[in-house]
Amino acid sequence: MRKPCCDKENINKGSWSKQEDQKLIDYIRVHGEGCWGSIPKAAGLQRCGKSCRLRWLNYLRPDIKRGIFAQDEEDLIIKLHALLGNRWALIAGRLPGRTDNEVKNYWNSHIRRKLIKMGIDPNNHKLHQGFPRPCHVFGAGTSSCDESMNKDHKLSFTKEFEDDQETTIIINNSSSSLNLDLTIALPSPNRVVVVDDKTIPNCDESRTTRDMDIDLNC
DNA sequence: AACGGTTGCAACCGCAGGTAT
DNA sequence: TATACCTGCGGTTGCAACCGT
Repeated sequence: MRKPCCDKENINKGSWSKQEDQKLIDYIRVHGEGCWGSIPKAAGLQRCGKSCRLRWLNYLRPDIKRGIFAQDEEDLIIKLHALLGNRWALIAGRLPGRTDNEVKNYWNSHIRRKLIKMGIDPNNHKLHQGFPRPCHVFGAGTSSCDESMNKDHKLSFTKEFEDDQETTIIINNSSSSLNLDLTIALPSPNRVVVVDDKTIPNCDESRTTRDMDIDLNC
């Protein structure tokens, strides 16, 4: 049988020191990523492999884009969250240089609050009863659009049904270099959506062709 | 200046699916 | 085939910095 990934009695926890960071960077620079279980020992770190992986992926990786989120990144997170739910890794995969942890934190600390303030339930992206209609990810927003929204930003979906299980949604965004190719699996086989007056099976019935046009030009 | 509440972010925890033994 | 480990993911926590009183 295999050995445990790390000796839990001799591992450090909590914040990483600069020396630890440097050791991890130096090691990965020479040997590359992977084999996280053996990295701590090989790199001379008293850390769990899991901790090393997390530190590298979320903080030390050279291609990480740090700093505030751009408006189009924020808009895209909202749209993808509406489609995918709390699939942070998938969402982060559409945002070059952003990590799932970063996206998740940003959602919980900024976007979630913002949507609630606008009267939108962040869990299902639907408008709460009694609120004026806001500029909404899936709505043709009208009256109470958030002033911080980028008014020139416009996205649209093309929906292609490949088989009963999977749907490819291509998000077209002419103003951004973000990687927006997206494939998602639909959870329920019994859902229906109306597109251009045609009924399509296996889709969320609450969304229509109009819904698929993401238009923030409000 | 001191204090308590809030916010933002890094890191940990536990679980699930895949893989090696 | 069963078991243990590895990896990745999402939820949660801990803590420092910030803010208002």
